[in-house]
Amino acid sequence: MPYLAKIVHGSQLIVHRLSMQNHSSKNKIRLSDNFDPKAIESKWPFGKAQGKQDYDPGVIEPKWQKVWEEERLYQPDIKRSKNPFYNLMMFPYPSALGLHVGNIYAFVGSDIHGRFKRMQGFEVFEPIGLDGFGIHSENFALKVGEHPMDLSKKTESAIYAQLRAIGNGFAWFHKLETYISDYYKWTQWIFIQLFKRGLAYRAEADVNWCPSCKTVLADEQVVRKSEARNQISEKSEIRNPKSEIWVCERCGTEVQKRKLEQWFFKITNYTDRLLLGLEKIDWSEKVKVAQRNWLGKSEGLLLKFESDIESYSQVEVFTTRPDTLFGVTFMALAPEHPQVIKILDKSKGLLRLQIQKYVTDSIRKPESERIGLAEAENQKAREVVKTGIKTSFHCTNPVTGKRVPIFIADYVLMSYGTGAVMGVPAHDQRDYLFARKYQIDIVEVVKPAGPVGSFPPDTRTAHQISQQTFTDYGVLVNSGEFNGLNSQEAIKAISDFAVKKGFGVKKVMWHLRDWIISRQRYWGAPIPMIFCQSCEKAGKSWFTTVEAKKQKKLPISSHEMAGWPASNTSRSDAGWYPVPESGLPVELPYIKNFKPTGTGVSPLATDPNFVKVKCPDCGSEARRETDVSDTFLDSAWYFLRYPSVSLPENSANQQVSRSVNQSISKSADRKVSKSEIPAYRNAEKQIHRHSEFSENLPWDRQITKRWLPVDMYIGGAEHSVLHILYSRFLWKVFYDFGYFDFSAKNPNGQLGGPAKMPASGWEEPFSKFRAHGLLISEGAKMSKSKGNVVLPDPYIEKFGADTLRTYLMFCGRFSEGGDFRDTGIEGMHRFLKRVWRLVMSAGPVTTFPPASAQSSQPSKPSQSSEPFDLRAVGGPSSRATRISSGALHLMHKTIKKVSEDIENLRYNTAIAAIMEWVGTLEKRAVGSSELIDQRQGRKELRTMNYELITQEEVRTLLLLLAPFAPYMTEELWSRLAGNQVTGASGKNKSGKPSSIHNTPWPKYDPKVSESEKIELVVQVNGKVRDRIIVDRGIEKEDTQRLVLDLKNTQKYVSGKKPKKVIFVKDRLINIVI
RNA sequence: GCCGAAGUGGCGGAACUGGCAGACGCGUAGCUCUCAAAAAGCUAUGGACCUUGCGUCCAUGUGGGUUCGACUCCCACCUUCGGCACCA
Repeated sequence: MPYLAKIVHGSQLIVHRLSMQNHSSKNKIRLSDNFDPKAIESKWPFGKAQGKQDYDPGVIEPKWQKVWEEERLYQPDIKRSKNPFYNLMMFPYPSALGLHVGNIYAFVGSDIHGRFKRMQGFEVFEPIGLDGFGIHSENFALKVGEHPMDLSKKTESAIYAQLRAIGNGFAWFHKLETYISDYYKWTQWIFIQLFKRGLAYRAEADVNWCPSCKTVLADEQVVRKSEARNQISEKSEIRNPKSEIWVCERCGTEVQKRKLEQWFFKITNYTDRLLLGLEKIDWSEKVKVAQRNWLGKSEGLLLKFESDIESYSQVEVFTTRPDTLFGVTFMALAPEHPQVIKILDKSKGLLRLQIQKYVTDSIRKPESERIGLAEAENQKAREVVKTGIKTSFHCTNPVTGKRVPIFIADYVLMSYGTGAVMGVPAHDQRDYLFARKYQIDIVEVVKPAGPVGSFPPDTRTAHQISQQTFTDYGVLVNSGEFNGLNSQEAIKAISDFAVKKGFGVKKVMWHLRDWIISRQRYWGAPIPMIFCQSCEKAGKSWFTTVEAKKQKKLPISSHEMAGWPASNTSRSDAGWYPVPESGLPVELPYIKNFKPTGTGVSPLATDPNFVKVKCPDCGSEARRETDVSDTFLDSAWYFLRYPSVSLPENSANQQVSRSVNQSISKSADRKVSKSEIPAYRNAEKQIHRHSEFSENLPWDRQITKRWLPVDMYIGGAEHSVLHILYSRFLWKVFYDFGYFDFSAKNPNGQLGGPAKMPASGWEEPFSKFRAHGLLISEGAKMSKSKGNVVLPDPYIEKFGADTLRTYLMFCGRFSEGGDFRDTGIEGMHRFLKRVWRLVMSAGPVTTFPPASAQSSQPSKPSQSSEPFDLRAVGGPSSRATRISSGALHLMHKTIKKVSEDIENLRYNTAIAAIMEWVGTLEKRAVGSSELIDQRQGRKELRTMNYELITQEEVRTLLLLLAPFAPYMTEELWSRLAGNQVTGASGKNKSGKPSSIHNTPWPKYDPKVSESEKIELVVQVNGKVRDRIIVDRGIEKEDTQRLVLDLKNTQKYVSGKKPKKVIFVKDRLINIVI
């Protein structure tokens, strides 16, 4: 028996029984605020069969979670996928017991894109894992007073439970945690491969040292004092952000530098390729810029200045401004400069003592003091004071032949360039300040360009003028034969001259330094190296072994000057051996007192069982390296591992994996018990067997070829330099080592099926990267100290994950972030409830022509605007299946908008478009319903006239909404389909159950998505005076004729002849008088 | 200091390649339903003005400019947020 169930707004609900028999008042629900779904259920034709009618995320979300996991809905066929799409989101690092909404925001944004791609027919691989090793997690453990190994189990289950609840389409079988030895075994393996090829080396370097905590700090643990200061005092008279003092994140003590032996990765061998690669990839522009800056390529000239320190000795300097060479009036050496020792040797008496004192003092000084911020002469012009000491030696300016004094000055950094600077006080701010202090000559050699007298339009800022330095390019003066050239020409000419005369070489300098890999901490992957003292004495190392001699030599590009002068890092390989690969993993021992030792040595050194080992070469007593590797190494290759984490082949009689077990027990609250997730059994055991690939690699070549490079990588902009740069570096290393099978020759990958051919080529791991914005809370960045960290759990509890997801995406443009507010999320919940009601009412009924609808009297015009008049839409019989052209247009327009917006990660406007469309659908559903007065002023709603929502519209609506609200749309979809999605029957082409989430994304017809009629703007002299509705595509002449008749337009034109008429097709006409 | 992004109602934010500023949502006000409240719905909502209209004027950080027309492009400045920084 056909029923018409019709929802009007909110709880004002009417059920019509379409059959004329039994048409009694019983079947009408009186319009009442006391809407009780239970009371209505008996009258609801679908209610009994399919459960409760109102939207209850607390029930449907756990239900679908379970179904999706059982059905492996989000598990692509990793080995045979024909149309792979690798949708990657940066995995989280646990630094709290759970994730906050800011993290959730990022994951949801990535998931929506993945779901969209899946519906577009791609087999989407969306893996998840935990970056659980490292400083953040260790600090969290220190803070809560638990051992990181124990704590990691808790955070793991908590985070996985959250990530499950949020409704993302993760391929859970591929999850990985960096602190599980099955993973870090390979992290160690990677270290060894780099060592064997000379890309990992040991050298002395400066590290951050906190004298209060007595520990070495990683760079990330060192923060600017200004950050700490904000909390101390709100008085912001200290407005100069330049007064940067670096302090310990935890105790606020100023950090010092200490020299310690460290392990390095020779990333500087790859500077050129890292820079060039940026050209090809589709990344957020700001991330590319950040990487370029970090690489910091600068081209210049390496110059030799003759010096009288010793006979025939020279001082090398690097400059990007050879055009200022004639203005050199002094030479400044860093206190650590190798020649300083000779200067000391040759100096005498008091001067010698003074130099010695200066050098030792400045080397010992903490960074900030060395940078030396002085009190301002006036409040605004604070400046850095330069200190230095004059020596008795001189250099000769190679072009002027003048002798200039050599200074030792600590504003010169040993870590950049050659550790020596040619002083050009007239054209360098620092040199100027130094020269002024030590009464050094200032010789101007560059003048601002432009005709004399036509100034001020020179490019100097007021500040520069007041400091009497001109640092921009200009025209040369006082420069001999080069006078009159502009700076660009002079740079070239003087460089050529220097090269020709033999005192200069063109050089490229980089900002990028080698990557310090070692950390003197506990919670990380032990560096798999062994040191043997007797081998060291014998001058032996792995490089003297037979194995080493067989090692293929890598074509290593030479970057001798790559920002890393050898003088600062003397490599010391002697005595070092990698742990034999059969000995991997080097398990991280459980050390009770894992706190940083304060001696600059990792806590691992306190475990003799760990340290003591036999030398793999000579067999004598040796010791293990006790440093652990930087977390960035763990995360630099995880995306390569994901696809190759194997699937369990069968799920029977195995133990449930530890971590899955935990997350399930956590999620038991949400009505999913572990017995209900057979698919998760055995995950860990299988992972353990994982990739004993025929060849000893952390990944399967064929799988890797199929899935990589990553198609879409989404993550925070804060990782846009280090993490992504390191990943790119390692990728290139693996590529060079021959660990991939990508090949231009064999793009179709006969061995492993279709390899993807990314536009960016094979040498980049992430074809596309987009940085998401920052979600703030109540107008401020979420931080524990501000106490405005928002957790997702209460919101999921209250409104469901769908509401939270959709709301988060509605907060603002995904790339820009947004502001999370409580009141906003309620609005989104309202919206989803409206959709629910609309679909529940409109959906099932549309297959039945509403026989009674036409029998109602024609309506009076309703007070609400009615966009589509029923009378214009053909006969009643056509209503159920046919859609009016206006409605069709709106649908296609919405599909177009939503499709384009999701593609471009503009989720906020996609949601807005859906909302708009839902609004019009609702109005149509209401039609000209009106309230009819009955006795005693009681009112009853009777539906008089309306246009039904077609099945196609309902389908489309659900499909468009599916990426945002996956649970709700799945539930409604299954109800509409009248079958359980999980039914064995319903499998789609890819063999997945016919869930809404692998139903094809709706298509739009570009013609239909444009309306036939458009509103054209009528302007007179550029001001809007009228609007007119015309046919799309109307021509200028016709428009003009129409427009001149308009009343308001006439008022302004008033018969005058237009000077000019501007016509923009389908947009506006502008009459200029 | 350098690099990057941004500045729009009471609030979050829309606005394509220069073409209707304020979509969508929140909030607020009035109304409907109710004994009442909640929920839900309807209407209005940048400011000013009057002659209340298919009305006019002013409005997108500030000041200029280009243009028939500027949130959008150009110049200068102010502010905020990210990143880098004695990088020679």
